[in-house]
Amino acid sequence: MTATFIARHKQTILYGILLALLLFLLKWLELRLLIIHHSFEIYAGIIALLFTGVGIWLALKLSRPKVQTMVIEKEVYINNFSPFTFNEGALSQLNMSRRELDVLQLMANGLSNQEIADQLFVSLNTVKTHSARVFEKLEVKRRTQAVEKGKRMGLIP
Amino acid sequence: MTATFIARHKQTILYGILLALLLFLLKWLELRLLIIHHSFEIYAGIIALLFTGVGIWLALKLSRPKVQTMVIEKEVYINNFSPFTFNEGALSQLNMSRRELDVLQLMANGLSNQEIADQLFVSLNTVKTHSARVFEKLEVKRRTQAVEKGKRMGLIP
DNA sequence: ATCAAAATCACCCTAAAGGATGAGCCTTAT
DNA sequence: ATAAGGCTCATCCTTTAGGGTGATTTTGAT
Repeated sequence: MTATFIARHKQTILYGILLALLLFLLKWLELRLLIIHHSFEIYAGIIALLFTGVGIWLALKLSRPKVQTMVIEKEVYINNFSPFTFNEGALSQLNMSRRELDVLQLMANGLSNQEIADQLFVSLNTVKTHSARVFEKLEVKRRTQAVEKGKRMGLIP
Repeated sequence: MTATFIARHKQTILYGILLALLLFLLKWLELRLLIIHHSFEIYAGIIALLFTGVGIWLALKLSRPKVQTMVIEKEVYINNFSPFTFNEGALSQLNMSRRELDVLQLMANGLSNQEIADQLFVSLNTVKTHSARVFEKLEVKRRTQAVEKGKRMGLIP
């Protein structure tokens, strides 16, 4: 419990310690160099400036940047003349799992969900779940589109 | 409103509290060990706190929201070079009519029967009739199989 | 050891696809 | 003109596909 707290707020604690050190430094400077000849206002000003800076730095550090995604379409030409070269990149980019790919493959062979289920030794519902994920990931609505896109992308022969 | 603010600036607030605690610690040490003039340190601490806050406020108010543009390259797969040679023989041998071929073609593009109907300016029922004939002639049971076989036979690209 | 993803299955419901059959309307060849 | 084939549309019905949600178990990685 305590350990996890420390781990989670490690940065915050570090900041605190750093600040303490800064204060010590200030104290040291005060004693060593600028021996209290100067007026209180000057110290106050220095401290104010310093810690305003610290505050700004903190805010910039801690404020999380708004992430704005910009999608750029990049055309990739695929020669489907070849004896099918599997597109590893596309697969990992789409985050397609092994099983989903299996289902897509059998879909492309024209099997019904029930037939796919029988072939993979799973239930019809499972196949439906997989196919739904495939459609999501390929951003399509129907199995025919999934097959078409899958072939274009080199996921299936 | 207040809750979200707290949630959003949780770290900052935590830092503030920690800082205060550290200052108290400092003060305590000072009183215990090097009992010197208090007034200045207290003021310094207060000023430090205050202006740290000011700095944070300044940074948050004045700095434009950090926008981190994340460029995502979305690959669009395009099937370039496909030397599709139409198989006249197969078409006549199968006795496929013009309209049936149209339907098969649109099927292969992943359209639903309704979409095909809209595109060909005919009714849904008509498309169903055509597709049924296509299935008969290609000796298949499903549209996915029809598309697969149609492509293999060179009826569609 | 623990946490996240993947895989599995279920239930409910709607939409789409497919089968069977009949029928009216064109165009074309006989 | 008439028969034939193609195109169109309809109705009724069954099967399959797909969407949404939730739950459990396996597996993999840290």
